[in-house]
Amino acid sequence: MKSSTHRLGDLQLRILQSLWARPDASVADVHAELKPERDLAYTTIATMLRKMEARGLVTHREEGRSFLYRAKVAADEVSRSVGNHLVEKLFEGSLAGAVHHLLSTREVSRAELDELEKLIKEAKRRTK
Amino acid sequence: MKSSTHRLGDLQLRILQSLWARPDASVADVHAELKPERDLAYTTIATMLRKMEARGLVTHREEGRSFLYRAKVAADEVSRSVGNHLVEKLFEGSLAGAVHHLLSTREVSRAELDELEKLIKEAKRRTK
DNA sequence: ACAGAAGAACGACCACGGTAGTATTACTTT
DNA sequence: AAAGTAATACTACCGTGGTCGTTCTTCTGT
Repeated sequence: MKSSTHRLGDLQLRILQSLWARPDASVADVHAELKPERDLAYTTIATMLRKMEARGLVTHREEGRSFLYRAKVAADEVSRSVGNHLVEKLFEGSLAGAVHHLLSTREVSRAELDELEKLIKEAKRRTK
Repeated sequence: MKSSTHRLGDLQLRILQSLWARPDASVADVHAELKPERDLAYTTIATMLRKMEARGLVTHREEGRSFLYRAKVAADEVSRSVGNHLVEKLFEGSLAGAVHHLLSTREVSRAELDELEKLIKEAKRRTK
């Protein structure tokens, strides 16, 4: 059911993140959470959620007179889809190329480097 | 002037890649190169290039009766922009999180792992 | 000289992300 | 009962990626 989960807008992604953090969320919940960062109208969130439901990204159930939305796509499903799409389209499938670029253009802390090294070692052990 | 180079459509990115591979390219050149993978009309490429020029992604100069287009944004500039945007939006800025996801969901060859390890070591030496 | 090819210009559409105002409905408070 | 409040539904609008068809111009081969 991929429903083409790569290519999500920033707002859609942000809303999904908000939904992933809880079992259920009303429009008001999401709106309240996003309020500080993006001062959007209540109806903007509501409309977006409706559109996202039409695309199969979320579902809702009725609870009294309000809707409780729930993400229908998993966080790692989206991460994988978007990540793979990026590596594929931008680095011709070369993961090393992608990581290389990320390393060379971002500030990476010592701790992060250590963690990365551990990840590589682990992956190696698994493929051994 | 970054001109917000993240968020590029697939076709735009593909066209840019075609332009990066040569100093100059006519519409016909790009169209011919993309023909096998995406069978688009000549005018589609031409229109897209014109739109991309309006957005500052490419430039053109006249050569006889045809236009020769040239990418105005560098490949690594786009990679960096898109990559950073991804890590930021999808992994809350955690590079390790991003790489972890890529590692765990893609087939990664031994050779690639070796290369990654080398990259990490090099980065460490640089931050030392 | 004329027909045809090549190429740019323009306009038209559709899909969709994002944004929001207005209308409607239903529930609560005084 | 009237007024206020909270929630969804509907419609509309803009920007932009993507896709072409049509028209206009200009060069070229016979």
